[in-house]
Amino acid sequence: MENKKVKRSEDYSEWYNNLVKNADLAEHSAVRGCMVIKPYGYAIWEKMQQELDRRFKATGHSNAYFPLFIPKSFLSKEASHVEGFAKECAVVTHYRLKTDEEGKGVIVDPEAKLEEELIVRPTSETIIWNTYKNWIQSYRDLPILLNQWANVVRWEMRTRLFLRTAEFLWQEGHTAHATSQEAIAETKQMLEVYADFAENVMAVPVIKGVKSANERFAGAIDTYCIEGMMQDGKALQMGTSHFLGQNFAKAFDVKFTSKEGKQDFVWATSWGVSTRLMGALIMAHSDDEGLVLPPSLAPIQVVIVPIYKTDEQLEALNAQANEIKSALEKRGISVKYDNRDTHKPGWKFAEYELKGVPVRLAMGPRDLENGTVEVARRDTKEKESLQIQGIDQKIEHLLDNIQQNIYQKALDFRDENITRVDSFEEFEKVLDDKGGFISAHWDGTPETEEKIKELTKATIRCIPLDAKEESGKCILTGAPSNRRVLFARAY
RNA sequence: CGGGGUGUAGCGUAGCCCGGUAUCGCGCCUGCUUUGGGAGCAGGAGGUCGUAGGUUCAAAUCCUGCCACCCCGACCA
Repeated sequence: MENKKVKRSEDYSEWYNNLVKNADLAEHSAVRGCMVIKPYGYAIWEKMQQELDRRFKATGHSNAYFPLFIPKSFLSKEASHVEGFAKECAVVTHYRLKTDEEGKGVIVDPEAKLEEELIVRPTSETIIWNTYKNWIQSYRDLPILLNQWANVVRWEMRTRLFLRTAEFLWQEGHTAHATSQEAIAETKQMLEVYADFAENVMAVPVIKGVKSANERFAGAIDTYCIEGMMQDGKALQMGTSHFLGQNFAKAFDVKFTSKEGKQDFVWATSWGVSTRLMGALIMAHSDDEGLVLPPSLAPIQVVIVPIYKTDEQLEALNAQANEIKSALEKRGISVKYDNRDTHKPGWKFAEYELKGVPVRLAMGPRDLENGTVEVARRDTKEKESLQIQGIDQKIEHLLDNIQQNIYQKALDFRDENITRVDSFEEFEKVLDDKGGFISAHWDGTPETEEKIKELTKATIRCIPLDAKEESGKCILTGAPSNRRVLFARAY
């Protein structure tokens, strides 16, 4: 398949779009703004889900499921929440179709109007807190630690595969606590879970921080986030964890009786990551040859390609390859042996590079004679000939090595793209010439942040949790500031 | 939702200004030769030119509406 080849350095957006399609991850659907996630893309998402789900369970959470539809009145119960989402909600107004009397096809039956319209969930805080009200009476009912895997709809004006689609898949955790401290601890704990997942599974280094008021989740007291850096120097929010205070408890009148016999509103958190992480994964590691997947998320970790002329050679190679395959599988490595006769080896090499398979083994008659196999790694494109003896262990180490290397490469890139800046002129220059994160002083006001955004399109990605106390002057207003924040142009 | 652009076979495209029934490459099918980096030769199939109207003897080409996608804004995970 000779697909359109656009280099990453020439047109990053085009490169990304082509990669998503060419690597069989996803494609546009007949529905505006909605995508079809293809089997290979979905397999990667499933691996993400498994890793995340395991971590959620390990921190005491259970999965549950709440409805897709939310009564319109629920959404308006929390003032800033409705303000944040009202503009992008899909609304169900009718429940029946009928045959069009004038022509062919069906029309909405005007007789079948819903008494109260239903909102397709953009997020589930409202329906969940309406439910929690019935579940919580006493401190003995707390905490509630739930997560749900679901789809949500946000009617976006401008969409991009994985990064921003009208419908997307995600998980949303919703917890209820007796105390503020406990809820804050939960919020921070889940931020750590996300950071651990991003760095150790996705191999994408992230900065943990708190959002400024402008960027905060609608309805939250504090929004914590992990921010990643893509290869074009733009930032990507990869996950958020919100301390919701008592906002939703108050909106839905969820009270509990404490040990001391006092009534109080329940404290809440919510936290989520979405299929946007697929976009992060692609944009953080891939190159002009295609995807580069970290072994921990690759649906196929090792592919074996035979090289042969005769049926006898193929038979001998089949035997050897299957032996290697089962030895690798015993170590929990996923292996594909591709001995299709319909494609030549060179074609297969290019194909699996496009798909980001971390390790490729190629074997031909010469290897059989010598007891060797050619091992090629996707991340560095290095090839070497190794003895088949003990190959399973070597591959296992190699996969670990690749995982490390991909992370290190992304980390080096990220660190090279954090620039400290002390004047607005410098700020603009770095933003235009280099991009990346800019660490600068800010006076802490939403007005200044808004002004900087207007002037430069850069936003405050976060106030890093590890930011050191340091007195300085706001780059725009010169007002005093006691710590630096991270600015960037973002997806 | 505003401004600009694009839509022609599975993919990538020429043709459009200047109307006459569609070009090329890849892929696909058949056969033979090939197989250590996207094979070669020969033959073959595949199109209501995004869609709905309009102008015309005649529309991929001109006009209008709609849809989708891309880029730039506004909005957002």
